[in-house]
Amino acid sequence: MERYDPAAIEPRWREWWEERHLHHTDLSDTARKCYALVMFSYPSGDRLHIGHWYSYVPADAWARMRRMQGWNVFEPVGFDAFGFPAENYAIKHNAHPADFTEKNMEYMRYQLRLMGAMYDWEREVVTCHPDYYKWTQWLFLELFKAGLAYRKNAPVNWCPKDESVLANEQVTPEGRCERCGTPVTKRDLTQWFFKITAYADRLLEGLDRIDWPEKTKALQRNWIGRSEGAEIRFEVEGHPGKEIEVFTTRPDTLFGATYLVLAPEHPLVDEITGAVHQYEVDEYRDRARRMTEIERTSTVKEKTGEFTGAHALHPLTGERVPIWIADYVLLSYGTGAIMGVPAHDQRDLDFANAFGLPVRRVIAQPGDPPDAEDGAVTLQVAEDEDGVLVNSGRFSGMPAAVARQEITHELERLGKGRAAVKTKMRDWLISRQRYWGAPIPIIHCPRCGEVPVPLEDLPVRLPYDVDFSLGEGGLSPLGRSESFRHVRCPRCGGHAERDLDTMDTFVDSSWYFLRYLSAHDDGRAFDPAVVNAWCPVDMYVGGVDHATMHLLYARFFIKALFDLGHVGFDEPFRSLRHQGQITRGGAKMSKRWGNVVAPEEYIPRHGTDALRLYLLFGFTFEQGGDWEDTGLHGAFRFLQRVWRMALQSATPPPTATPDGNRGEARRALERARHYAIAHATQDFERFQFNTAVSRIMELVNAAYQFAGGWSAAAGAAGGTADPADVRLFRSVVEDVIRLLAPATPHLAEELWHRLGNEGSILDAGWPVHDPALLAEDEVTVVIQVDGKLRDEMRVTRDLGEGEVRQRAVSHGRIPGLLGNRDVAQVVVVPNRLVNIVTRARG
RNA sequence: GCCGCGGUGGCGGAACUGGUAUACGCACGUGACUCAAAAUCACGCGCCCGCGAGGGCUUGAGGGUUCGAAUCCCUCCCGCGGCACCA
Repeated sequence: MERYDPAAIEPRWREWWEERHLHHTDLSDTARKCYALVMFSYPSGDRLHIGHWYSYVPADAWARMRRMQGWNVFEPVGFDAFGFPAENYAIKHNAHPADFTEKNMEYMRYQLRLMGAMYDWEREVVTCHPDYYKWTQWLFLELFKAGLAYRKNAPVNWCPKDESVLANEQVTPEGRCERCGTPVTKRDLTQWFFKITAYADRLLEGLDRIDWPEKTKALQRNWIGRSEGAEIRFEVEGHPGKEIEVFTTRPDTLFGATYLVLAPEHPLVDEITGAVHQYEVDEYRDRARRMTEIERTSTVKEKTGEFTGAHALHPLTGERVPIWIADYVLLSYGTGAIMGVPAHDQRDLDFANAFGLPVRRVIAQPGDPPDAEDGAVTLQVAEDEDGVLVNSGRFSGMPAAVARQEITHELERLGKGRAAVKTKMRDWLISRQRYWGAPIPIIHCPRCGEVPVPLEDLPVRLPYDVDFSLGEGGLSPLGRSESFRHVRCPRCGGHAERDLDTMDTFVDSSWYFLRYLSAHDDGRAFDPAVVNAWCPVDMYVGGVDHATMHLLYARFFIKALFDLGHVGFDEPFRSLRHQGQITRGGAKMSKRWGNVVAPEEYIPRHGTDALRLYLLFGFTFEQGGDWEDTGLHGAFRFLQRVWRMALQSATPPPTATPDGNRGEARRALERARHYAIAHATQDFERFQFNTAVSRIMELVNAAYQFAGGWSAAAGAAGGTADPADVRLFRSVVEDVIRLLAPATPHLAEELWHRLGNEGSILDAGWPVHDPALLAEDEVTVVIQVDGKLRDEMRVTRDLGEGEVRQRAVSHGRIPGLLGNRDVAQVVVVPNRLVNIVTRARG
């Protein structure tokens, strides 16, 4: 029999598909549309490895199943070609990013084709091409005109060794530069921001409407970090009209505030600091400024601080409270000032204990002994749970939750505060002082200010011939190009300068899934009619590492475009799935460790299909795991088995005598077939590819067993076979091939044609199971209660003992056979009898 | 510290809504075929005791609910990921 030789058949089918434009989607047919999207790759110099395949292959398998089910599937692909990785690679290798990006994409296209995915290459999108970034720039201007893009001076991450600003995402969780490991400091620069904070509430609310992993939603909620509370104003003693505004989530503890703390950089510090304290305060502020992020935010650090000499007046009691500065208060959150409530906040307690400030309990638990008259207590552990107010004037006795409202109302009445909501999330800083990105389409005119580049002048092209090396202290490389820099103001015609920064690469990737749908439209970013018909994306597959970056930004972008009337939906991705990570030798794959699994190495011998099958079968999709060559061999062996089985069914022995003993065998195979179809389908839909494949393997095993019996029977009958056996075997083989088609498209296509079928297997339809057949094989089970025959029920023959037991008990309850007695014990004789032993209730 | 996810054979991993724990595969063992090997096919394979029939134990640990728990509840331990002085 001819051997299974993937190298001989796979390239042929890929050509066949391409010649027929089989994967080119007709976007005008939207009746059963299905938009299947994967996160596109960076052509940053590294080739695609098995980790990339691990997200692309399952996404493609899912899309293929959908296509076979009759959906009009759109599965595009492209490249996220701008960004730091490519630029850094270019600097290191003394190459131009525009040149080697093209070369890398060329190789990656070859790799992606090798995978045999259903990509619609005719709609490829490359973010660094002017016909793409022209529209990125247009979208920037739309946000600018809507007031959602603005410029302000802000502290940004700065790496002293690289003399360069860094994106937030290029700072490690330890606060170090991702590339050189140097601790990152802050630097003030004027930057462009997108007003993502204006969408905080809607970004939270939208999470309830989308089919995303709970983990990812939790990450976004956590990142947005919404807290409700109150802003409270304290008058500064001796400075009439000067007030310090603090933010707290616990206005109910207001009577326990025994001091205030300002962030060291707080603008009021200079104005209120007393002369006697000026030297120490300045000293402290200098120290705080010089500290790195790591030191500053270390939670193990002892509390430090400095008294300003000033006092504030408690808004409700008029009591004098000292004003301190301390670096545990951050200027960037809330109002940059807090009220210290040491009894009910651990950080405040640590601070109070370090500096001998009073601790006053204002929340008590029922049963607590009464405190001293003014609530003074000595604590090591703050009491931060809710309780009942004490030592709080007329609010004493109120539950904390009620007091939060009441005290806030009282402050509002007095004009001393109001309810407020704060988020941890900051506005999205999109300027980059780097070369390899989309230029920001703004012209700075000495007379007219920030002037948008007119649409007819877009794109603002990135000049090729620019020195983009680092080393000038964070000055934008585009500033070195005189011809780029100098420009006439579109408004007044006078001399003006272009904005010299480029956009964060995450701006490019916030809308690429819209451009796929209008990839060649020169007149607009996208066609709203097409986009509204095809979006939101039905299934989005990619790494969880983008949870609080790309996935948040894209959601913001779509909400903004919705508000501006450009799109008719406000969530971009209806369903989202994350792949796990494939490791090798227990370690993350990296060139440095030399443990990268390159698909090209395995394909000549085992084929793309075996590789695809192994990735689907060998791991739990969201979990990933360690690569093992033996697993790939196993997948390959299974495909050989399928191959032999299919060829055998294509050349059956002569049929003659019907064999009366084969009925039960056929029934069993028929049940196995419908069981496999039902479960494989459901598992594919749920991204449970490993179990989907195992169901198919079971069916193959059952078919083999069946064929074994048939061969023996044929032998006994003198070399002929029962025609019903031959027909059934053949049709089961066809179902196996169809079920395997999402996983192993080339093999499926080959076998499909060898069995004499025309056209692509993609159009062959997806097998459908017959629930009646699975349920038909029923037996009667007798139900006894305390040994007396009471009823009967019908169950399927293959039901397990436990299931029979459960059904008997619920069956007994529903007609009230058990009266008001409890079940004490259930004895089951499988498929025959169930005896329920009861006992008096209670 | 907080949030999320996880802990099941030698290994990857199954188990729907609480109902035969260990599906499917890998590795391993035995046998068939072969001069031999590979490949293939058949059978076995959680752990412990037992020649055997058989018995006992088992889903990180300990408790609880239930006729019945890998699954639900409580208290811990360990691993991974995220956030982290966010008031």
